[in-house]
Amino acid sequence: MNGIQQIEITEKHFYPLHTFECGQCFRWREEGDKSYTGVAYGRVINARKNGDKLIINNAPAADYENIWKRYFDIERDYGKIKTALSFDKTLRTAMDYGWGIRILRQEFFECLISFIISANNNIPRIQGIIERFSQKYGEKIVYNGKRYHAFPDPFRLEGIEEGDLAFLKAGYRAKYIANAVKSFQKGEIIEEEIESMPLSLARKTLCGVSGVGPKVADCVLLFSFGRLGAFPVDVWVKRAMRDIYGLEEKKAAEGGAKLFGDLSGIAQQYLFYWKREGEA
DNA sequence: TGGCAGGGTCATA
DNA sequence: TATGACCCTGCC
Repeated sequence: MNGIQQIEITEKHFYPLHTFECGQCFRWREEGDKSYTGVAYGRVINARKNGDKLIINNAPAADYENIWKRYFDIERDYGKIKTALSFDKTLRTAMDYGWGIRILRQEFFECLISFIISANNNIPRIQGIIERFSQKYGEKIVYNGKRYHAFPDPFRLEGIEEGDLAFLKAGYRAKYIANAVKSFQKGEIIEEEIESMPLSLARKTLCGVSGVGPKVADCVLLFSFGRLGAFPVDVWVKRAMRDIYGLEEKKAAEGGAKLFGDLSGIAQQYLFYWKREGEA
């Protein structure tokens, strides 16, 4: 834990602020020097940008190969994606604004629980609930003299009931969390199965979990499974689709798929970030 | 200080 | 298919 192990890669289409604050993840914090420290896959790393170089601190080469390359979606060509999406004028503006967004490949369980918590909630509170959950049940990790906690492993949450989660102050979502944990433990939702399903079936399967509706399901499919065809429709995207494309609420999901096809998820993320940051 | 909105979902009708 | 209710907190 000396912080010396460091990976440097050249990647133009990445900027920590955009990637970590576009709303896809909840466990990255800015350090005051534009670098971000975050917890994922039971590890703590720091990511920063220096010119075209992405520098990942506390990452042995093996971790980079096994975890971070996939986590940061390094092998996907974002330049190509942007070109493919640049037929849309508004999206061009949104992409210029959030040029450094990458869609992270987050752990399935963490992603599912996090977005269950996100329902009808605000970001500071979502982050607080996730931190309390991790502090209580996740493994402790020390990095640069500071204490962090991994997101809990579902199989180490044996016998968790709704009543045990009152300390989270998650409100009515506590029962959804407890239920989702049980679904994992019982093998009712299996990552590898969802991975191999067509998008619509994967969506339907996830919606079978209590507390998971179409929006949360699409967030999980996009931010954990990397399904770029998933198009999470939340209040911001509804506003964007209404204001930019004149679509009524009910038509937002269909409209997104029609406009952006297999890339609608990533288009959504540029639009969401741009719209939510108030530039629209 | 009060009142409302907040990255939806579920239960009813 | 369309309305409310819903835990709790941040923010104005």
